[in-house]
Amino acid sequence: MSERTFRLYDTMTRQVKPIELAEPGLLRFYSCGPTVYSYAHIGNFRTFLTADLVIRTAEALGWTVKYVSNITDVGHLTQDNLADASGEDKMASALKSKEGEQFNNVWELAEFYEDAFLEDWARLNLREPSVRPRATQHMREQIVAAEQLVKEGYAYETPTGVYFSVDSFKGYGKLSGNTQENLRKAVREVVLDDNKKEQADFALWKKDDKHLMQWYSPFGWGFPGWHLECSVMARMYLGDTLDLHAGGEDLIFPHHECEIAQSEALTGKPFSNHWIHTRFLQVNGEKMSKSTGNYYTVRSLLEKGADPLAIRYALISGIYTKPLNFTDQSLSDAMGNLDRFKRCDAAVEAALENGGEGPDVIGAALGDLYDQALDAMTNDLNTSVALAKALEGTRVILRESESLSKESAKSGKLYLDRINALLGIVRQERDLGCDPIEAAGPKVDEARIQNLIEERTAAKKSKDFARADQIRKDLEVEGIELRDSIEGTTWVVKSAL
RNA sequence: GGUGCCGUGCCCAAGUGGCCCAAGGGGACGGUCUGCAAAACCGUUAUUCGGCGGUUCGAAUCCGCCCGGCACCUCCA
Repeated sequence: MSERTFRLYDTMTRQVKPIELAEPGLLRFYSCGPTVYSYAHIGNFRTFLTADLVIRTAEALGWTVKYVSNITDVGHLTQDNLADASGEDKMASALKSKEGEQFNNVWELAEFYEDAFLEDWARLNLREPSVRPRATQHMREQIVAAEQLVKEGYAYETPTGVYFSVDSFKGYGKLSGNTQENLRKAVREVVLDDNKKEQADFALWKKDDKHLMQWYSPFGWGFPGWHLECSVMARMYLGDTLDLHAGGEDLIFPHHECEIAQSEALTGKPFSNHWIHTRFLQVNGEKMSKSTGNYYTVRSLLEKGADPLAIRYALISGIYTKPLNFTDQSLSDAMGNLDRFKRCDAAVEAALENGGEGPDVIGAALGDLYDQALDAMTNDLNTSVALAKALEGTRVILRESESLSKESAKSGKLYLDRINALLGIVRQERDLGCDPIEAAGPKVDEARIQNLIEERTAAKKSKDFARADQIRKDLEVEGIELRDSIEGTTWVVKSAL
């Protein structure tokens, strides 16, 4: 392995800089996971894919990764800025909605959407975290943390909860630029909560003995604030200082700013040495939202006929530090490119079985291309270049695919395996553990198509090309495409995408 | 008011001081193959990087101004 460094844009210092490991060869990495109050959408997954690519790149460099990604199943408020009367827990709010009617209680709802989330996670070929902690399973630690912050003067109790005093932590605002001073200047209507000393103070604990999920604490019945879980779980599994912390751009403020305040107040040490944030995914140039109907989930795209790896491909085709526009075009492009990798894979497998004698004529070129792809990934996850290099490799293989020697096939396999380990776009790496979602495509009568193909073959033999072409045309109207080759005629269902 | 991002061929999108007369994908066009197609493979497709100035031996890349688009600032990945 060469002397590669892994460089990423750091939100805190606003520059691209190498990841520095506290312990050589070990990356301690925390990535904020979803709140499981509904199906995750593909924008959520763009962020999780960024984390996935970090891990794959780190592993390609020979690092071990300790990767923690949480699931938020309590405490994430719909209106954290409002007084307790209006701010509602997202989980409770979801249960009251129309989709929530099918669940008996909020625990069932959380479990349902968590399961759905994990299925989509596997479908998109995301690496499993070393630990996937849940907020509800770390209640004691959160309460202890809140107590300690009060004891040390960083937080105070009110009739409605326990709040972190941002004035007590001098670093508040260092990640986002939203210092107390800047926040006061913001031209925005803020609802005042008289219970808090400063408007920017945020909840560590909400007192609420009516809440659907509640625990007993020294402050009484209630539930923890959203930010606290990440501070507590990151510290528990990864130690006081992380090498890298990731999330979506919206988490810069307030979530990560608040995590920093809590964690650094507790430990007196830097919370994370590096911060990365994935820009938002847009759909047809617009922000994704339920109301405008441009809201895609993994399963909704699968129903339209997308291959999960094509969704993955489309979502990583742009660099994470820039907004990415997801369109039908980008998805169908991804389908086409994915197909090239799959054809390569099939050609290589076939040649490993039946390939002839002969020298390896592609190994050197493929080796260079892999190195260039890895270089691109270590350069702030430049997926555009990495995918370009990966695709050039498919051209090298497909050019030879008719006459691939066994030796060339070995190099081809090595290349595809390494590209797949790095980018995850050649083949699924593990059993999904869930049923595939089939596209709602046209019903096909295979026997009938086979009969028509035979009729057409006979017509071609007797030079009745008019009849042969008519059969081909009719099937095309039905969405069936015929492909002639030396071995005979095959057919495929044309994708709707 | 604060914090950031972007404007590159018909479309998407890399490149951020010389290796760039600018990757890769789509599209279009030409070729191979084919009875003809489709698929596949091969090739062609920006002397130019929003505009105007400046710095430099050298700029898409740095600086200034201008034009245009976008995100976040306590719902959000």
